[in-house]
Amino acid sequence: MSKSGRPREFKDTAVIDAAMELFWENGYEACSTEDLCKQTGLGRGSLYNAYGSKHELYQQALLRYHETGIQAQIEILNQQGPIKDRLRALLDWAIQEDFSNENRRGCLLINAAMERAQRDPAVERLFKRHVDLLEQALQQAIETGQLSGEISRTHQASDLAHLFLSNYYGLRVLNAAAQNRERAVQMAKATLEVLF
Amino acid sequence: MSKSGRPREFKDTAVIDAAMELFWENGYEACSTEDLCKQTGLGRGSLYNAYGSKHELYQQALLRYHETGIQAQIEILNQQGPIKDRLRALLDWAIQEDFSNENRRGCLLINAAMERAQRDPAVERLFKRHVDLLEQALQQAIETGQLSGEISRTHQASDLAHLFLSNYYGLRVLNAAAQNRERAVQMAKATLEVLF
DNA sequence: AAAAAATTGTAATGATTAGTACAAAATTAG
DNA sequence: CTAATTTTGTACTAATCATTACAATTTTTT
Repeated sequence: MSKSGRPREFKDTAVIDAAMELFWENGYEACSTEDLCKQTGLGRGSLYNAYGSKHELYQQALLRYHETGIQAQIEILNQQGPIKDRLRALLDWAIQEDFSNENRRGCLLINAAMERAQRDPAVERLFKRHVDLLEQALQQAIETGQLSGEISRTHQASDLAHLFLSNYYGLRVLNAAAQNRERAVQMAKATLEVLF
Repeated sequence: MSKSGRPREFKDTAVIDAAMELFWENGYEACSTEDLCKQTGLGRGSLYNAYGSKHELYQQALLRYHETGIQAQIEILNQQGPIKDRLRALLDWAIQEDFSNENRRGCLLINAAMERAQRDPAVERLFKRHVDLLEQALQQAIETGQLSGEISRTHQASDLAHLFLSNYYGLRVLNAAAQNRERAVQMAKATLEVLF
């Protein structure tokens, strides 16, 4: 039994995806609600009726980005095959993602944290959770690699995970701010050669 | 022979420093001109008479930050003593800087690039120059270390410089966005232990 | 002493913005 | 069919903001 009243003329997922794209390209403050209406195809009435506020829509877009992103990254780390190949695949995925669209810049969640973590506790919480989850997955993958002998036990897995993580975020921030894909590729190569 | 007319009641450097502090704490968009007047002590008339626009003041503040920052970093890399100690000192300096004031978050120039490089060619240019200068100084220091035997020649100096650089920016971005000083210290330690 | 030059504080301006009000439209329930 | 319910588009509101206008003030120049 569906709800009474006039039915919505849009798909929730499509609206959130469209909003996500716009927030990705412009950040939170630089997106006006009018821009959001244009991009999503909704009128103001529909947008506010459905989401209540620009901020609420932003949070939903960020949450979706986080969920699909962390899932993709963890899947890559849990693939079959040599651990080093998986770590390489993760770096390649990040570069692909960060340069996937010339209007986007880098990773939406990093951009959001840089713009808003200071002022927006929900953004801060989400970013920290994302980083923690990625760090855990990295450490686990590296530990597995050490047990199987694929990765040297010279260094603690937690140190290697820390190191990979800061490398990974440095890479992605430079992708967003300096937009130098060639350097990104060199950095990824150097990371793998030196660390493992 | 000084200029005629009523003399200014402020020191240019003090105003730029005050503005820099505010931009550091809040970013560009989130600083209103009224905030800037309060923080610098100038009235609107004086501020616009002296600097022309908020944007012009921002650029001057960023330029000063860049100049003092790149100088400090290069000085650390050119210190006396073992190269590894200098690299450690650079990481320690960054952590110190990023947590120097609880209202500041991370590095002003990185924050600026993340907020504005997309829209503001001057910011993009300045950030790229800063990164390039730091990368050059790193590579040179590492090459010197390899010649003196302090650093293994297993890897190319350019690879090690790339790696250190992405580590460094990852560290600083996480300092800004996640504000976890303990992890920053661990990351710095891991960087030195694994890379050199 | 008067004119010229520069700075200062205040009040106003025009643009932009997130959010609201509300009536028209489209659907379901009875 | 009628009432109830929900969505939709449009016009409006109230706040914020960067910038400008301008008169009063303080200095130098002649």
